[in-house]
Amino acid sequence: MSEIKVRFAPSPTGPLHIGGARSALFNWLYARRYGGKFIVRIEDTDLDRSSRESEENILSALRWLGLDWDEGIAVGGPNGPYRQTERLDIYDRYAGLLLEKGLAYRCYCSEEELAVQREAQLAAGEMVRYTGKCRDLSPEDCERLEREGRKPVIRFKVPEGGVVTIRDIVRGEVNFDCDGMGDYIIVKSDGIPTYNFAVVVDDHLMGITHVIRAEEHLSNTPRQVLIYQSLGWSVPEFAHVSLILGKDRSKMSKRHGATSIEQYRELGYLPEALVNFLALLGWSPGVEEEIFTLEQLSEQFSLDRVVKSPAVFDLEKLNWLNSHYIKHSPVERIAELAIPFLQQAGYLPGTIDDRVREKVRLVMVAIREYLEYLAQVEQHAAVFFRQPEYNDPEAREVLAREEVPAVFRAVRGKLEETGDQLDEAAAKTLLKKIPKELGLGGKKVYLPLRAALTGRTRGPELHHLLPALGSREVIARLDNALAATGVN
RNA sequence: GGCCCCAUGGUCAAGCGGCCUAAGACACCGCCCUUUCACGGCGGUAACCCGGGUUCGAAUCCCGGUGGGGUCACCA
Repeated sequence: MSEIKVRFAPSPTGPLHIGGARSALFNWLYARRYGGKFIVRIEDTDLDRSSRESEENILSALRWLGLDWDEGIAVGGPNGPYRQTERLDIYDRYAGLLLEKGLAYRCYCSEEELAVQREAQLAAGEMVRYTGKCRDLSPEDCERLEREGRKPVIRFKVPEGGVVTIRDIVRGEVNFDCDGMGDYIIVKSDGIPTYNFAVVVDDHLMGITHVIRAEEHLSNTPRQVLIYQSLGWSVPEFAHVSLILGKDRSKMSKRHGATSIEQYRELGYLPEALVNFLALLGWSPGVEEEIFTLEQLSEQFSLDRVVKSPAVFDLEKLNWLNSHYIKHSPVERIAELAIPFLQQAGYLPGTIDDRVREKVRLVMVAIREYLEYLAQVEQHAAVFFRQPEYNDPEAREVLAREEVPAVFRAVRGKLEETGDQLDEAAAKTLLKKIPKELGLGGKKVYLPLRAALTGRTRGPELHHLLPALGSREVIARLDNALAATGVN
């Protein structure tokens, strides 16, 4: 069998959608798994809605996810150009061919006329489709209509009484009656091809062997197959993957919350978490393991383990995966990623030096286990950058205990000995010594200490808290806490 | 409404005729760890849409129903 070639062909009408990202991922994985090629092509034939900005956004989202492509937009290749609006002459050629062979014809019906007709069909309970009014127009008719100033579209002549059978890798055999289709438009009146036509020409010319895409395209597939056949081209393999649904089980849309890769990126989700999550939505590895890198996925992915039924997007599971990756990545990386969020929260200056970077690292050591996504640092890191308020009743109660001043004096003494060498190990030994030396239970030492440092009775480990705050700040907070609770 | 797809716990899903008194994960609950919370470990609650067939035997195959979804554009 010849080399596998797949593609992701987004239309640049908005940011990369979760569903689009999964399609891209599946294609990429399939190519990598079987040593094939992955192409990215831009389907921008909708002139009104397409934009270069969206195109850029989509490409950068793909790169961010780690999905690179062997051929296509921005990287070039032997089958370019890879933007459909730059291939108009190619579509013209094949539309002309179809016209010549009598497999397509010009239609002069106006959009208004068509709308009226559609209404009538709907009202009569009939199938909504083009009636074929212009099918047998004579050249003279055409000339007359053009003189009236009408701009024709080109319609594909759907064979009557035919059946198109699609062999879909995930769905099996699916049949469609041609009679339900109506002659569909392949070239719009402005000369731009429609999706159903351009996609076929491009997929064929680019040598695509497998079309892996979302299920919403399934009902378009017979129209495309008809075009392959009429042009004498071989039909690629199809694999229609079920849709990703929102919580209410309808197609994912903005009202379901964040739907673009960009949004998740901005909230501080890691690309590997998104990739891992998306891979598991609609595909199953068949083993109990759930954590996979892109690389591992590309070794295991196969279309025969793609699930047929639609999948509900489960944010809870994404959060779990993301928190997993936050906890298991090198903390330096997490700290680096957290910086913009900390800046946005107003905790950090615009420019970061090594001292700040180290502080952030210590903060992230302390709090990363609390995070589902990085934007949550705003609440969890506050204690490291803002003075505690000491208005929590529980904390106040703890700080008011009689042994507290003595405990703090002891801590202070130890800190002055330790000075700048307050790393995690030093903090641990220091913390261990205090109760012993004072002859107090741990609870009487640690709870007030925590309350003084954070203004609360719960939070990160003390041995993480101490290094992240630093000796000076710890001492200052000890004093502040006593002053604030009026015990001093 | 026509056409098409789908149907295992709340969610993702394993299962492809006997191994199922149905895996695993998320979420939830409980216990343990921890002189905090969380993390982590252990355990628990919870599912084969309904009705007919086929078969010695069906979550698995077939038919019907029901439910959900997609699609019916000069959008992709």
